[in-house]
Amino acid sequence: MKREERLRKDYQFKKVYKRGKSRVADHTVIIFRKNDENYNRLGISISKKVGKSVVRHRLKRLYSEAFYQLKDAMNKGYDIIIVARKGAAVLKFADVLKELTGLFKKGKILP
RNA sequence: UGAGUAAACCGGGCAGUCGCGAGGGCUUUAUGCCUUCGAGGAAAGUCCGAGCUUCGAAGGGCAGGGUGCUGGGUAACACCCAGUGGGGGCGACCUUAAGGAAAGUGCCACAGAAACAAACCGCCCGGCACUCAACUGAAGCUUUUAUCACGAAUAAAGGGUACGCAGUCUUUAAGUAUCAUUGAAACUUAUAUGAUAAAGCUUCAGUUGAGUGCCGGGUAAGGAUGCAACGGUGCGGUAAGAGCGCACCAGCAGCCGGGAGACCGGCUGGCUAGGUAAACCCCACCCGAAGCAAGACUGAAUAGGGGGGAAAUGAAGUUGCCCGCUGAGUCCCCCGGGUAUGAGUCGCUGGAGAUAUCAGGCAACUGACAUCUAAGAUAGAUGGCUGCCGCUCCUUUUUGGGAGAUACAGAACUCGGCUUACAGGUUUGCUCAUAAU
RNA sequence: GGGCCCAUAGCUCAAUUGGUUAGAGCUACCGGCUCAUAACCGGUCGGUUCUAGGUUCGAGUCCUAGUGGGCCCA
Repeated sequence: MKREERLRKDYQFKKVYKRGKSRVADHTVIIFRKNDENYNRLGISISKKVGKSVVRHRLKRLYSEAFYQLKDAMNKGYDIIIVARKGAAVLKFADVLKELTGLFKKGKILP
């Protein structure tokens, strides 16, 4: 994933949080908002309540990989933040992929 | 073979495919392609020690903090190695905050006579007073006994007796009392006085012993307690006791010998000094402070202005305080004006570096030489899927099936340590027990 | 990354320089009062003092290591 396809600054996150729409699943929340670009940008937020360092890093990689696999099918022009909820430590990659697919369909990002 | 002890190490492997970060190269400079590398023994906790950086100095003192057996290693350390003492284990071995309590202060609850300084109870000696007991002597008394003397009060006869005798026996008479018509039976004694002896009692004196109280002295053996009681046990010794003397043990001081030292061994001496310093403290040594969000650079910006006040009799800074140092680019208020993507680059990985050999050293470690270069992100890379094997668990149809992010855990300036977490496995040295040869 | 603080009953807090059985208020439960509820009155229960080890005769308190929570910085 290129550096431009990630949300990197605090003001970018704040914009999405303030104006974005959200969809919720059992272990994951997404918040998304239209941007002015012709590509999607991703931010991932995992709080310390989810687990320790190893758990959080692993979850982030799983989300990132799942987003990569879904990327080509998605509508373009969105800033998306993925937030892990408390029980997310038990997830495997297949579960993550399933959950994200469902969420994106709910948000009409995925046709 | 079993049990144990110490140390070192591994901590999934191979292959394919899709991705991620960094370096290098090629290219149409937009991207793309090729190639190399890419988490740990603890990366963790942040408990110590350093490097490095900054602080108009980092100078002195106080305060504060740390370390604490000895010698070595190291850049340094609270780490490591080798030893000493104490404790544990049959042993290999393990463990130990281990300076000073004869510099001072504090504390030692409850209990206990008493918690370190003597006293109390007790034991012993002496004096005084009182009480009791025994013995001796003197005086007095008599409720008692024996003997003698005296001796009132009925006779006779006989037996008996050496002779007598009222009092030893028989008979008769008389008297008294009871019952009573006669009569019968029974009794006939005792006391006082004097002497001697014995015994007892009272008083006084003396001696001895015991007890009580008071006073003076000796002693610290014993005193139910307590974690702990002016060294422990035993024998002698003493008025009672006591290191007062002796033996053994523990401790102290001095001397001699060994060792680099902690310390060890021996001899001699005088006999004693409770515990607690992870209580204050004393002694020796060490420590300037803050930390890569340090800090430097580029770009942009807080601007640049005006007025008033404080201040060279010292603003502000400098470690908590004082001294000392620097010395105006200081502080406060008002007016008006301006600004918002808190960015990027460096620090940032070649370093007290890794591996092997040789040499020195018991070892930690050090030196020489050779080879190698081994993550560097910044919303933060190291991941997903598939196949085979290995491991663990479950199931059981046992050449099977299923589950498992496969233990603990994820670099953030870098090193040296410590501590904590860790499925399972490998290797080596040593000890003990048993068996066989 | 770095610096610092806290932990005692279900909750909020005490506990002198280490001392004998860790207290108080609220809560909960039981009883009383009331036609009933609240308020009020009386009583009872409730603690491995975050965990482990050590110093000490004795630890909530002192020391060491860990666990959990919270705060600060440009």
